Amino acid sequence: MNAEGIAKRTHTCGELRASHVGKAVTLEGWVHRRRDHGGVIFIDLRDRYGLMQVVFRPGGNADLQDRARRLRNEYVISVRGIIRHRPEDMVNPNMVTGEVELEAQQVTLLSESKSPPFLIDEESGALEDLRLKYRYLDLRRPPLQRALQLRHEVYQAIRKYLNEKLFLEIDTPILTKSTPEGARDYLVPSRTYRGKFYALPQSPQIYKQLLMLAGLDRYYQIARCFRDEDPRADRQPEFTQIDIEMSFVDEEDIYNLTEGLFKHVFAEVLDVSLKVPFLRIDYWDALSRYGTDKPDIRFGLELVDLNDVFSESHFQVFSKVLEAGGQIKGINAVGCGSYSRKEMDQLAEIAKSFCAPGLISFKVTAEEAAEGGLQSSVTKFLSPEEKTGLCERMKAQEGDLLLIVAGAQRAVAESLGQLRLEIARRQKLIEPGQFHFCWVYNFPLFSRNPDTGQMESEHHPFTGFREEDIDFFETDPTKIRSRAYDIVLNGVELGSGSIRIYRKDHQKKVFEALGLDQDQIQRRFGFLLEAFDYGAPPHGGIAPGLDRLIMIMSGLGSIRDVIAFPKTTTGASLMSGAPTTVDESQLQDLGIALRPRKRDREVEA
RNA sequence: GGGGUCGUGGUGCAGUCUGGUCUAACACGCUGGCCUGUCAAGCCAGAGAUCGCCGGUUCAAAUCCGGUCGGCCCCGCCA
Repeated sequence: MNAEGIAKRTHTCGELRASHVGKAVTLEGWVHRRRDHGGVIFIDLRDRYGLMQVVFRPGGNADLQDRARRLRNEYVISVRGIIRHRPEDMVNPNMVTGEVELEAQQVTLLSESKSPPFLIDEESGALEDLRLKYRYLDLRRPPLQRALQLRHEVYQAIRKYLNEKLFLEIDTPILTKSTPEGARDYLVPSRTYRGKFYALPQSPQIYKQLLMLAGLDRYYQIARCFRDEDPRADRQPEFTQIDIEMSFVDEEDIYNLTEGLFKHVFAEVLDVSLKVPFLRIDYWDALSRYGTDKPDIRFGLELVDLNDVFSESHFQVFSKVLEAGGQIKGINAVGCGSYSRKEMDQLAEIAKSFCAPGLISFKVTAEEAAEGGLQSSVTKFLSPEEKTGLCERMKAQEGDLLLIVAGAQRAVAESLGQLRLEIARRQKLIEPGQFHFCWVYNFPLFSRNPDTGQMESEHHPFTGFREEDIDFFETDPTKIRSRAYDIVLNGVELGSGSIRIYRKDHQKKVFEALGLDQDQIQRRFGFLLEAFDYGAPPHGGIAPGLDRLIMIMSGLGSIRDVIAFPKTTTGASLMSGAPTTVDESQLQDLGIALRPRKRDREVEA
């Protein structure tokens, strides 16, 4: 009995089996479904642990029957009764608890419920905005509960593994200092220092390096990060990283540790045995073979270079591209030769949306096998040698579809990379339940911003670089290879890391290449650089995204499904209404006056 | 900042292209009745929608046009 005189639960709704038959038990939970037969009434009672059928049999207790009749979906009740074996042909094999039922003797209504705006069920038919507004109801649905359960188990597995490896879990500040490069900061105005602002951390990057300088040696944190950029299906304004940093290590140590971590987590949580070590792919190799730096290696369909096949081509589309220093590449969509006109148009549309000038396709046919066996609107422009060369290079077989893009290197890679994914989806080349990790390494240290011409860090300014490339600082910094690495799972960038710079002279070179003057360096990173004056150990780390990891592990398509209270693609919480305006007095405390946008003013006027 | 797409009873959708037949269909849910073994219970009856919002065109707008708000997907952005 609890303080209100109501029987406390003795069991949960998911645990009762034939072995409990005859036991008197009390369950508490939500009415999932009610089936009223006039006489006998069935209630499916739901809690976090499962579903249990409660039966109210007529005869005897009229009051009990009457209470049962008034129950509705999502009412919260406490039921006391006896566990019975169900009649032989009434056993429900689809329910874990389907062998037994609870014969009710006593029921207490704890809470009534309005009819919920959508049915709480395995599959929700409701649109996402409604589900987000009533997130606490959506979270009652088993798939979301399972995702949060999985997430919890992953947290525990991570901690167990890293603890055993002597890592310390350390919190770093949420109110930090703004650094203008990288993602846009979320700013928090300071009351005590009027006109000044904290920033929420984009990641604990600087702090984890300082922890290494402090001699903590091995740090981890399941860390919240904040970036004021537009969300996507796999991006939220606030998200969680498994943030790791270690001293006295090189790339191999990070690879080993991370592989061990994921191997442990997948074994512990999913009972899946990952093959280690993970495949390692050079950055340029990834771009050339998969058209992306986050290759999905669960299937083939690799990009094939065709420049030399068409080096002598009279087909202007090809010759002009080659003259301009562009590229011709293709993929063999094996077995897609039967695609309809509509499907081909859709593929071309995808290619164009990723900046391809066009998509040239060849169907490999039987009839014309003699002259290369190619059917396309452009075959007439190609020589027999080109057609044969194309077929050989792409290992074309009857019934295949060859997709070719000619243009600037980046557009070719990106569009073919996307087509590769699209073909894999359409042809169902991806077996569900597969987890293919790989490392991508040898990223360039810098890239030039095409708009500003400014040199920018590919990763961040503390990323180490390959010692043997150091001369390129004077000649062509874009050729310097960094000591950064990405870990990619099923074509999703899970996270990146690097071996950091710990030598002042190296750090200085990088800042100079980035065009930062002494003043800017001091203002932004002064405290970090000062720390480097007092004995810095070589160190490095990695930060895999936890939300994406859980999303993939649970087979869901959006990280919103694995975050308890996510935001929309405009960064709003449909449940709480955040962000909101605040009281004028709050602004006054902060010394802030709002300056409405012109558009907002027009609305007022 | 840009592109695409969606918005119709509580929910999911049909109708929109080709304005009138829409007094808005269907399924689920909801309410009431019947029903003693269901588990997506069944059967019967009923309530419930100013078609996201504002404006325009028209004799007539869910439907056409302009704007706007919101969701989702994508580009840009995400050191």
